[in-house]
Amino acid sequence: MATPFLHRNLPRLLLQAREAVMAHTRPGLRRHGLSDQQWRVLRVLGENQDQGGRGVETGRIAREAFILGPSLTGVLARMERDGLIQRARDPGDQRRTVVLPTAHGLALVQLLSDTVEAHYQWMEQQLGRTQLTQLYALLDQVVALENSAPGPMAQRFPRASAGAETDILT
Amino acid sequence: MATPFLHRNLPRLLLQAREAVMAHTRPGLRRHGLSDQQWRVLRVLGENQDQGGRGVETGRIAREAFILGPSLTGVLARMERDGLIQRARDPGDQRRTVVLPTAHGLALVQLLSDTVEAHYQWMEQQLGRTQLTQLYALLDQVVALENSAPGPMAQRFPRASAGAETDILT
DNA sequence: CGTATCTCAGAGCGACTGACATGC
DNA sequence: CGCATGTCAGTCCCTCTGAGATAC
Repeated sequence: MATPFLHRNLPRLLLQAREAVMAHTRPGLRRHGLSDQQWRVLRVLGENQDQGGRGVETGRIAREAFILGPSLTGVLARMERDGLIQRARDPGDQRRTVVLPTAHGLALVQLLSDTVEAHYQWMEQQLGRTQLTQLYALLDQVVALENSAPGPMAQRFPRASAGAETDILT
Repeated sequence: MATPFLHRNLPRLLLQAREAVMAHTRPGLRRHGLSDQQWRVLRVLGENQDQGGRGVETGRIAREAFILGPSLTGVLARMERDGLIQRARDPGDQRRTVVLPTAHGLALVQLLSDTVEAHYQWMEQQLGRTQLTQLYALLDQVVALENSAPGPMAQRFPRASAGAETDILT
């Protein structure tokens, strides 16, 4: 008789944790009219800002923001409509589209990133750096594990259900 | 000079981990025509099956499946249409609606739960029970932490963005 | 030519808000 | 009556499949 070991519905737990964290961020996003996806896109743009102003290709955004190609097209269209970004053709490879944040978009990332960072500081204080590091490591392991896995293993990308999920990422 | 400590975009990491795990389960769900949300509902019904056949109130389903009330109404409607569940009034409190799985629905949970369980076995083997336990504990801490928090802290429920998110839970 | 990159078209789901019925 | 529970109405965002368009 081994110790009984209960599995805990990991996806739900992960969702719950994510939602708990996002509960802090989301109101700020909404106050500025951002959807979760738009925020993810902005973050990617912020992270790759040091590109000499050449912008980020949509393919890369799709990968890093976890958004499917056709969905991203719509997201970017709305963001352009709202004055958050601009699209342009990549001079080097005309098939590619590159995205640049507007001044407004950039200011928004910066502002919200600061809030988020403060939240992380608080979490770090509460949980302890060690635990946080552990959590990061474990999550990385899960990702790596599943991404090099046997079973079903669908395509890398297709993600959620059919409709409107609330979204998933920061 | 303290050790430099990089924060890792926890929501994205959680999303990524969740998606990695779900990458195994999702194809099975879709093969049976289930959305993520429908699967979550079925799981809740499966977990609360030992209720003497009295069914589960929608409020409870909403809470445990992480679905907002009005969204749940739609989800349940589609599930009833597809012969997965049935709805009835709670005899004890006529305001409440209780949900019962059909034979088909029940069979589906059982079938898919087995697959999921097998997947967990595999994960447990790969990661080790200790690490898995640690992960559970850490996630619980994050949830507890955020749920008893300062800052923004929106209502407990409103979760995602506006539209179709892919969904979030198992 | 074959392939890669992005976009369009369109169906469907679901998140969310606010109002409304009904029963406690 | 005030409150709780669920549903309806309706908007919007997004996911995803399949089919182009354009450039390499």
